[in-house]
Amino acid sequence: MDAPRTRQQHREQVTDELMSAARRQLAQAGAAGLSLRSVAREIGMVSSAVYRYVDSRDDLLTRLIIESYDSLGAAAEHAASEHADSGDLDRWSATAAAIRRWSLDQPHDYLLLYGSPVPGYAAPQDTTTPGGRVPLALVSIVRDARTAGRLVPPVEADRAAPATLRVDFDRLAEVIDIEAAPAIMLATITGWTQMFGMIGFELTNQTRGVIDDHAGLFDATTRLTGWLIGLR
Amino acid sequence: MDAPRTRQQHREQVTDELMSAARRQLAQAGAAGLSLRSVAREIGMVSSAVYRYVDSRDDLLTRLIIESYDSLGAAAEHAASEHADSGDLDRWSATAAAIRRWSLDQPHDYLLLYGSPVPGYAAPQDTTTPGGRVPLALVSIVRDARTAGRLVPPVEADRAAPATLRVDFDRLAEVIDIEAAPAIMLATITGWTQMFGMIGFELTNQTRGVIDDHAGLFDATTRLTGWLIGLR
DNA sequence: TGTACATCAGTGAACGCGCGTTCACTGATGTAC
DNA sequence: TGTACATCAGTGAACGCGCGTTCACTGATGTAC
Repeated sequence: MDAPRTRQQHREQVTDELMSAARRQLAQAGAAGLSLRSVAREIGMVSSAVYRYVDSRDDLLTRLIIESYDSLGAAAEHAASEHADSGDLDRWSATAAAIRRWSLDQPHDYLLLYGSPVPGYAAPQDTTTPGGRVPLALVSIVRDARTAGRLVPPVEADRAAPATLRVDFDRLAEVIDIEAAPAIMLATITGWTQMFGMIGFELTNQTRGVIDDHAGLFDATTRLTGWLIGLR
Repeated sequence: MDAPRTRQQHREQVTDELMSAARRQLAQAGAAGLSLRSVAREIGMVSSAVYRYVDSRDDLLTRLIIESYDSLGAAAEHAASEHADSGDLDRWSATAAAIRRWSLDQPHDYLLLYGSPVPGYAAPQDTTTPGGRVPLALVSIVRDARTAGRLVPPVEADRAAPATLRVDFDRLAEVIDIEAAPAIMLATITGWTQMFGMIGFELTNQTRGVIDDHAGLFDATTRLTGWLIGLR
């Protein structure tokens, strides 16, 4: 609680307060309702003062997005590395569970990243890298299993994958540094998207009145997709 | 282009114009940016006049949501019935493709239904039934295949499904009128959620720069989940 | 067919609100010599 | 250690905007007799 000494310390502290006030506002009003003025109000500043710390509302949104991607990415990476010695399927399921947990704990942050785009806001390039951390954490599980020779060959061959999709897969394989059969890549993408589809449905109450045991259902579906990838 | 005769005809016509103006606004500004005033402006009315046709902004949103669910539901049902004589897997894939097509054609309508909740708006009960049309259309494909004895038994048994989930599945089985093994229900739910996860990612550009052939990828993943259900 | 009344659609002004952003300013903190 | 100047944080007023909703009103359309 000491008063900060240097200007820089002060600036950092106020910036922190501003960002966490913004995050609280986000949790209450959603991304579309986030306003610089309400953030200023919450930290007891006059509205024009926040412009000392932030270029514009869009700038604030971008920072929130990057912070959130990093926070979720870290959660996924943490889970994946904490279960590095578990069975591959358990590791996949645990990482998925961590992603779901994070999403339920801060639904508005999840919706900021994966929900409707904020009207009038266009995400800049800077969000691409932190946004890739989650899929990369998932891929690392598959990669490790494959490298160790533990990956069960795909049950269903990828007979029907069109040539254009092969091109995408080849390029993707280089980016994520994995030499896997198309069927494995396809199943991994299926698992990745299924996970987020399920979380999104749970958060937006699409399954209202139909499912009670969301945790159980989520785990069962991720284990199914993990199994499909060849994880055991 | 005739002037309408009766008051009722007039009222219906103006209501139609109002709703489609609202839909255009939705496409431009997104659900959070939709305003009664802009809708009034677009149909050349004074802002207070729309209250003759709509109770409030929330009422307008509710109507848009119901209309959209019905439109998407009809598209899914249409595809499923049009491919009733195709192979089950083709039928599943075609229905999924119709859902994706609809979503790409009117992304804001998709986001209205499955994106971030509109701040300050709580969906009333009335949206539940139209919202169920899509999953029911998908379930009907599985049901038909099962009834005809064409459903291949599940590859992966549902060893690990917890008891609470069984309860959900039993109740669900009654609601959707299908007597299927838990593994089939699980795979169907997985396919359903995967589909929407993939569409959501495509619409919000999560796969930007990584995937070009979205149609091909989508079809490959839905065929994979369909196969998992036991459709051939 | 004609008159008297009721219903309805649309107007225009107003209330009270919140928003992003700019700008000239004051006073405190930091820096160079 | 002391002074002169530059930098920075925060203020307060203002601009121009859009929003949802209410209300008393006018004039046209419909209905009962």
